Amino acid sequence: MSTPVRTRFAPSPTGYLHVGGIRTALFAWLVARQVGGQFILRLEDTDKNREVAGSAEHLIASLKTLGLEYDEGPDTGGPYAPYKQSDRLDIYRTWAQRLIDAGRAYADPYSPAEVQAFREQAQAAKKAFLYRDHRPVNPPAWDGTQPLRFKSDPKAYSWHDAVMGDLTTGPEVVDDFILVKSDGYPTYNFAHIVDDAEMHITHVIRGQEFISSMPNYLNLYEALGLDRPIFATMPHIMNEAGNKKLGKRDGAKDVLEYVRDGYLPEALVSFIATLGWNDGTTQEVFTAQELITKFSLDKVGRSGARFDEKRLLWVNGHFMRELTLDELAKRAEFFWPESAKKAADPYKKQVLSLAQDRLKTLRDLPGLTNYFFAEPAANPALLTDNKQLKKLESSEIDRLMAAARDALSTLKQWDAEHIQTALNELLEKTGQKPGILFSLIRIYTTWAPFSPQLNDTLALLGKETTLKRLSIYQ
RNA sequence: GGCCCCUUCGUCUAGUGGUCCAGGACAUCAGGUUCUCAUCCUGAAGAUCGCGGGUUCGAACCCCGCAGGGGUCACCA
Repeated sequence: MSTPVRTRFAPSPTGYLHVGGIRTALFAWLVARQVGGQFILRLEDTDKNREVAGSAEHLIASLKTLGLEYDEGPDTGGPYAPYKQSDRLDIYRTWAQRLIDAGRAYADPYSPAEVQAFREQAQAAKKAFLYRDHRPVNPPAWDGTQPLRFKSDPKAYSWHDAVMGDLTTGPEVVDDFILVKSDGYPTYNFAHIVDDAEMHITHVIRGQEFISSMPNYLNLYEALGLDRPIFATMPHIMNEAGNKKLGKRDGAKDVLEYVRDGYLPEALVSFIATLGWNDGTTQEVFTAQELITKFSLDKVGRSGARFDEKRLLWVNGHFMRELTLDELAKRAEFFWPESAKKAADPYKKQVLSLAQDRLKTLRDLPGLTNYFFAEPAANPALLTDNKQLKKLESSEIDRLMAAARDALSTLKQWDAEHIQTALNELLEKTGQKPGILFSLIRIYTTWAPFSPQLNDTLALLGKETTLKRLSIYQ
């Protein structure tokens, strides 16, 4: 029996989740889901200075909104609870003691200022700072008020990364890093290894920024007598300019903000997945289900990908068009214009069926549909900016509008098909080009720069409204 | 500066020695779908595969060097 796959997403509650974080979570989720394994959420809240109130809840909301449900986590519990590091301090202390007993950890006797001086020395010598160059010969017993450091055993390493391939480093990068801070909290470097072991995590999927710490982790796995999990290192997602990893400081948006801006979660998921991954075919968009069956870590690229909102917009439009009308109606609920508040659901659904192809995001809804719910304000610029219409005499406009009213008012059956017939007859009767006649009617009934097909628009507007709007003009 | 990683159209990418004078998608432009906008369809333009050496009958693909970019060198994760 092979060990069940268990992956985790382990953010620290220091703010919201942006696309970079979500992608790591998504890939970990996919790796677990595709083999029926477990996906775990673990909160790495060991730095109380950086902690932001409410961000744990925000993180959880983000995962849930995107459909990345986890099997074990701080709010759901599980066999290895608690899933919040600040509640696991005893566990780290136990593991730290093992290291001390084995002579692989010692108290750091230096003050922060002294360590800083060492660091500056190294910097001045244009060398990388290595604490172990200053390793104390007779460190004091650890009383919990000093940092506890790992006594490293520097050596060269080579290891396999499911994404990056075979990686190697020399002994010069292994150092005596801090295991437990003077405030009693463990560092990430220590805590994540302990927790991954305790929680039987099989795949460690994380961002590229950790790759340089790998030799230290490898050294610690050995000191602790632990088997290495499978490592998968994700390249960074770069900002739009392509010169930096995407980060909150450079305006990386909260994923939930995209949802608020009218993006569909499934579009976000597909877009984020294909930022650095594809299945080797020409398929461009994927449902979550397709991702679960097709995803594989070895098809993840090694170079950073830029975040291109234009492409996201297209992916979103694609998923919007795929939605059934009922589903679209559900998603649109909070995006209707004020004027639609009192409209009946069946009517709104009909509006949606006309608007669906034109929606890039749900946010476009008000601008595209307002005139179906409220009397539009006349916008003469629509006439004067139009090359053909601005040349028309007002008497000609009067004539055409009167003819349109006559033709439409006598219509017995008010539906798109009959309206189209009437419109075609009107074309013949008035001898006008559709470019002029139809445009005119469209503008007087909607006062919008664009709208769905004229006959569909009028059909939905209704006979009474159509005739009323055709009567009110200058 | 040391160490590590990366480098194919503007962007996301396919591509693992010959079928690649490099394929798809987004974006752009042009045309079509009896009015607008969008959808949809068709087409155009767009990459000396970072540069320089090698290996080979043959290289985007293998090797070496260089350059550029990114990451890291915290009592942050």
